[in-house]
Amino acid sequence: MRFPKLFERLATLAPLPAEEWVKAEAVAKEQSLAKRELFMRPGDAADRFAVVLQGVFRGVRVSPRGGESIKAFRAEGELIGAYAEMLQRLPSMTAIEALEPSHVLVFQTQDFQQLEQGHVCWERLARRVAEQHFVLKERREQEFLELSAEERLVKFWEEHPHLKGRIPQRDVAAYLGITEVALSRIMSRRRKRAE
Amino acid sequence: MRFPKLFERLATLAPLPAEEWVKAEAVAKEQSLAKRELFMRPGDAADRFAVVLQGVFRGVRVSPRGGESIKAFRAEGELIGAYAEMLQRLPSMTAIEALEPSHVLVFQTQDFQQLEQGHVCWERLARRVAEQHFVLKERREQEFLELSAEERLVKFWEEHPHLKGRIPQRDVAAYLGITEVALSRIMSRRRKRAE
DNA sequence: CCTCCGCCTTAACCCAGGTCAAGCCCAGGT
DNA sequence: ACCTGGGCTTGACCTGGGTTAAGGCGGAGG
Repeated sequence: MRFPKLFERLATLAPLPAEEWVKAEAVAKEQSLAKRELFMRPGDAADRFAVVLQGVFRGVRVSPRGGESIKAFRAEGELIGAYAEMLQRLPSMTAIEALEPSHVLVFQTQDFQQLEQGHVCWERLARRVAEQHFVLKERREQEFLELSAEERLVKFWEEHPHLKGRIPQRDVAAYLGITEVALSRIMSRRRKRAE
Repeated sequence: MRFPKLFERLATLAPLPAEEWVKAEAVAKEQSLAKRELFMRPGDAADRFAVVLQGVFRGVRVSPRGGESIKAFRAEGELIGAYAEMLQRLPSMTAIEALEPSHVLVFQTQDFQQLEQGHVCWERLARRVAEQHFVLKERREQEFLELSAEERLVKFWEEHPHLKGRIPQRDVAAYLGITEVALSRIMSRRRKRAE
């Protein structure tokens, strides 16, 4: 087994026999990405995903009107990929970019479907993953519905302390749905209030 | 089989043997709700869900600061329940209220888990449901990130034409994340622009 | 060493949407 | 027919965040 820590992490989501994980490792490929390099670009087929072994990524959606907004950041142990597009069998509308020199473990969805044929554990795992992603998105929805930009900022750092210092401010702003300028103002306002 | 149309609908999501559906019908209970009656209230255990047979519901979250925001509307053929809370085994933080005299088919999650033990089809169906809910939430997230309230309004009616006339304006506003006043202004602005 | 560039801040101005308050319309109840 | 109350609109005023544009600052390359 090449990635025992990853195996343990997945096994907490759903019962996962070690043999099955070994099969999965066999079809996965490691990939290294330089800072700023894209794991996926808009227009690509959404036919693969990866687990982050090392590094941080941002999922960027470039809107028709030019602006970029950020759907999520992903660090060690988390999944990257155009998940919604994969589920809908659409080409990716998302760019996934390394914010640091990174290292990931890539799966083709096709290979993953093979694994599903072989053992029910994968079906269950996929379910858990979908459910967890749902919970995260619903939490975010809630934040947009009832919190101000400032409150969202505070929550962001509470929930993602491990990203401190690893992502540029402008990306935090794009994640919160505001501009870099507004974020800067909010921070200076808080600084003043704090003294 | 008591609900053949529902069976057909579910069968489009994942292969579902008719016998399994009959078993499910056996553990489900029909329930009628008056207008304004709650299917679930905040604090309730999130241990059941239902399919809407007739009527419309709104999922309301009452925030600590008193305001209510609306997570979703659900009409015929759709699921109601405190899904995120159920997945996290938390008590419901959501009120689910009938906006019309309604009729639903209720399942206890416990009974559903029994069904899952009996046949893999339910696992697969649960996965599809989770995935579809995820896609919907992500779409909504996108709308908050890149659209104005007015654009969100237009999209809302494009995506939910069947709700026309069945839900009060203030609820549409609470769904869009704005006040009833702002919604009214937006609508009058569009009316003027249209002549 | 200086310059350039990427990232952040600050300031001036504008506008969407929030808040508060008054008023309208209409359906239901007496 | 009259009240009443719920749901919607409108107006006046305020505020958070957008836009534009001008610096500031620190690190990489000449």
